[in-house]
Amino acid sequence: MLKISKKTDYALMALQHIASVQFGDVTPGRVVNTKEIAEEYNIPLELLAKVLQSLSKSGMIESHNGPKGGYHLARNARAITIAQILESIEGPLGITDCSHEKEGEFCMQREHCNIRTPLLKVQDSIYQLLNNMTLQDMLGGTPLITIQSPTSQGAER
Amino acid sequence: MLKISKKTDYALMALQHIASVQFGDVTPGRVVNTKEIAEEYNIPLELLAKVLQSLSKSGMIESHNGPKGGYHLARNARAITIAQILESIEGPLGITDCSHEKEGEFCMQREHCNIRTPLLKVQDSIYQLLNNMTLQDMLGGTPLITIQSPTSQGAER
DNA sequence: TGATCGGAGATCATTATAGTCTCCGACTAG
DNA sequence: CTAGTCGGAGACTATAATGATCTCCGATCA
Repeated sequence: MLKISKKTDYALMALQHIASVQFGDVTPGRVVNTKEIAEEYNIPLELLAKVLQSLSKSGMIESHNGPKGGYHLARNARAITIAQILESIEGPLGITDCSHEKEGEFCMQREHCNIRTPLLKVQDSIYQLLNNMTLQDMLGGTPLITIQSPTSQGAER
Repeated sequence: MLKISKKTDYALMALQHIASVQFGDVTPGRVVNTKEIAEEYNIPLELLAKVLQSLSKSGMIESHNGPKGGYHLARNARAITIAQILESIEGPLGITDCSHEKEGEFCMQREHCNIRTPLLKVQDSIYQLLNNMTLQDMLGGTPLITIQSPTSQGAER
């Protein structure tokens, strides 16, 4: 049902936390360690550790080893999009299996597949949506999100 | 990675097929049976059967029993949205676990959760996106069993 | 009335996810 | 310089979701 994984959830929470410490705080140079976040949000410590390592490897946060070590944002919160976070944890966004098929790989249905093109379009729209929202937007008051619907016509919920 | 299930894929293909038979054909009253679709798209017959049953129960298609039986659309292709199809197969769209929490149900993180609100917003945007695209829209660019006409499609990222 | 269809339930296999455990190496405070 | 604190990394287990299969039933109509 188009669900994002728990790990991504944790990543978002952690980044949100790190960002808010880093900005709204009296101790701007302060780094945040894994344990602090895990306890604050009831996240399994070692799982969160993995998540933060992923984020570190993809260059969103930087790590400090040793006592008093921890993480801090590697760039401005405005330069970190939801899409980037998601892809950093779950890999490339793919709404369908054939989204990232290499040349020569085909699904069983490819031969007469009638939905690939429209689905890729939907995927692209979702990607844009996620790529237009930044960590900064999640922090406080600036929710935006504009919708690019590929077509017209609408119904109700 | 925000993937839709194979079953939903199959549902989309099947509906697309049924719709294109029903409209662009010389035999407008014709119903389409499960086997025909399964063979055309290489879908496991009995899995497709389940999918079509779901679609039938949620009122998108109607079934005809007996020999020469099959399915046909229950309403206009313009009145069937991607969101409806998806929810019909996978249940209510929920980008995160807490999307449909009942009163009294809380996730472990709820207490200090800092991402729930923005995520619900994202979810709503995705929903609108999917609800603005209809089966009719999917029919457009890709005629049945022919080469895809490069009309408006093709925006690969 | 029997072959053809959908309806429905149980069941099994496979995969993805969530979570755990253990060991390592880097760092720095003392 | 070294002991305790931290992140880095891999293997591992458990659980849930998905994909797929099998069997039996009831409706329909030539």
